[in-house]
Amino acid sequence: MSDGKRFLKQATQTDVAQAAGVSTATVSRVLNGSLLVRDEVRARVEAAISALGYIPHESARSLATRRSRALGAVIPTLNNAIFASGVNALEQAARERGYSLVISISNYDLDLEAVLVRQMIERGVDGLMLVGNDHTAAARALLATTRLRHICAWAWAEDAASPNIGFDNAAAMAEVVDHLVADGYRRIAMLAGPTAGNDRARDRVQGAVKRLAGHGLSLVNLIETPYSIREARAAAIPLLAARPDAVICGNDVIAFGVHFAAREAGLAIPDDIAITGFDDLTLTAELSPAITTVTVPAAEMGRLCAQHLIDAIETDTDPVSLRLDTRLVIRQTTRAASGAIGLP
Amino acid sequence: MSDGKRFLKQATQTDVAQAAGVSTATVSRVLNGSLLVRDEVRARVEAAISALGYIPHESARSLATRRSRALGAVIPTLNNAIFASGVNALEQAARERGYSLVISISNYDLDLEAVLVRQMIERGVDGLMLVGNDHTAAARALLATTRLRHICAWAWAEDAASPNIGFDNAAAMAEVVDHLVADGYRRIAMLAGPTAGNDRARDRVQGAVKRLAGHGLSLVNLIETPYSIREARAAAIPLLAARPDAVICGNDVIAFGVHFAAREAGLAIPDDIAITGFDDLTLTAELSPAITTVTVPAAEMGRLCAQHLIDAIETDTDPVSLRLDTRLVIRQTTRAASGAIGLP
DNA sequence: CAAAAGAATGTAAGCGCATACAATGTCTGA
DNA sequence: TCAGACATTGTATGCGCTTACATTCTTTTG
Repeated sequence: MSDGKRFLKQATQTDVAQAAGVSTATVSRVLNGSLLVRDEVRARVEAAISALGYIPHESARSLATRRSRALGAVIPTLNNAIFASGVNALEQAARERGYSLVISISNYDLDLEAVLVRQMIERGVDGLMLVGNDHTAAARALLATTRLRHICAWAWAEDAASPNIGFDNAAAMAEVVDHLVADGYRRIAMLAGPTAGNDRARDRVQGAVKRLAGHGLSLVNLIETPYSIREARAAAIPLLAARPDAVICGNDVIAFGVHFAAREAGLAIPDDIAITGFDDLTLTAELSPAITTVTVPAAEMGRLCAQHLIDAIETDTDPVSLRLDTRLVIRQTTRAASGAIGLP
Repeated sequence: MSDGKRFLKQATQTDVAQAAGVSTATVSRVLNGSLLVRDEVRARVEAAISALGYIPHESARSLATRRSRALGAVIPTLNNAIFASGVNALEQAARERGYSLVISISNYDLDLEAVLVRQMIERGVDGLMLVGNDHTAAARALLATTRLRHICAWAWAEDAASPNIGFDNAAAMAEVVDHLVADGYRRIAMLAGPTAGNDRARDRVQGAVKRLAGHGLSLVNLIETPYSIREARAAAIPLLAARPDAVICGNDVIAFGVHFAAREAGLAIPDDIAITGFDDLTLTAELSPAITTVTVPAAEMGRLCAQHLIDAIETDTDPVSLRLDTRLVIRQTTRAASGAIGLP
């Protein structure tokens, strides 16, 4: 701004105090809803506030109170609807309680995540949501020494180092396996997400592998692919070479890719090949055939993270873990189970 | 935290100064990369910093410098991949320049948006991204009196009140109309998004209506629906009652709904009915038949907003408008145009 | 070699707010 | 009517940092 007006001084609490003929302490009291201000004085202050267009300065307040009334979220990406939905809910719930949300995107890079955690601490967020239980030692150390309240969402583990609000990825995948096996599928393959530095993806693989073993089976093929329809579609080609009769996908995006690849290969779903997803994105239900998948409480995780973080902040306690449920939604990419219920 | 350790005092600049045997000014200089610090002293300070695990306090810095190094974004929702993608890119680009991002979600509610803008100002963001050109007088007044640098994205208008980084929604839709008309479609209907308080949705309708008029045509039916597959699918039923031979959809989500509704009604796409979307979400290309739609530079808008806001902040200038291009992507839900090119 | 110039560091004054504590004012009951 | 209790307001300090200005230490130059 070359007109010099950019730095036109915003009204400050002192200005309001002068205009209202009171001290700054009283203005502060009015602003913070203190009860011990006479109505007449309060009215005068409020009049001055709106006359001057006074807007409080949150940084100054944070400095004085050592509270920022802000939450942080470090997530892998927003380009997956499941995270977008979680962050959306997190923001809504935080705002309802008067908290802002600052977000950072790690691109599934744990070293970057550690840097972002540090920045969140610099910003002075009062609470932080992370995704999963895989974090670098650096990140853990930062969290530990600063004692920043945080919750790791999207996962749930008995022995998690941090409070978890999420679900058991392995257990959810085991349920998928049970369904497939009960349905008569035996040659099961898996197209997983990248497992390096991603406990959720790893747990899903492990959950499937172990439960298969329980049934005396093993994966006929296991490939990892990035979370993109296009790449999953390409990865499906070699995967299908093993002639599986069912493909377990690491998430719905991958399932979309396999779905399209199978259709292109002229395979009948679910008779030639069954497909299962994970997340229950809106489109899984609409596609034809509709995809059997696992419902994940994304929005609920976001909401609960906000609430529990803020509760912990305001009551000066530690956030606690919460194990949420997933639900297998059987649709048309797997045969209706004949005897799924009651199976081991 | 009942163990009282929650308030374990974080090391402060003063602590570092003492440990290094220098003044706080020197520590500050080291932190901010000032050149006039001897290497030997700098090393001592840096040693003290890491020994104490010192983490700078951004609020204090903001208070002293009157800069927050944070950008804000107020968006309608994250539950639409197009906004999620834009915010994702915004964050990445901001971070590359050392800026944080705080986001708020308005749910397409302009009054709420004004409140959120105010909160952004309180937070002291240095720049703000908004969506579209429809804003309340209250929001505009806040922006004007505080002179907060901001860019309205996702839209572009000659006479926009604020800098725009976006595209001409009406022109993009006009192109869709040209394509349909050139293709021989004449009974064209439109399933639009909610136009109240949404200039983008309104421009898309206007753009279609006006261009149709240019061809001597008018919409055989026009219905508005929320941006959800399910609701669009339901709204498609009455819309199809007008027996259109083509349906222009306000965005891809709506197009998905119409796509499924048409399939369910046993209509052949594109022969019985053509469908066009808007946004070019990943899935539009994968669905069968693949949806003809308009490519929108969502990630680019996010990236450009970050860059131009930060440039404006750091050079003390005003952000400028940028008109971006959209592109009609003809796929399988419309007949291949026989003579689209060269048409009026 | 002394003085002037320049480089490196320190001193101290806020930035805008909240809040402990002090100082008033008001009301109660005897 | 007055002491005491309580309600209301003001005073003044500090949150952790940056930065203009002052000071000290080096170097350069005549």
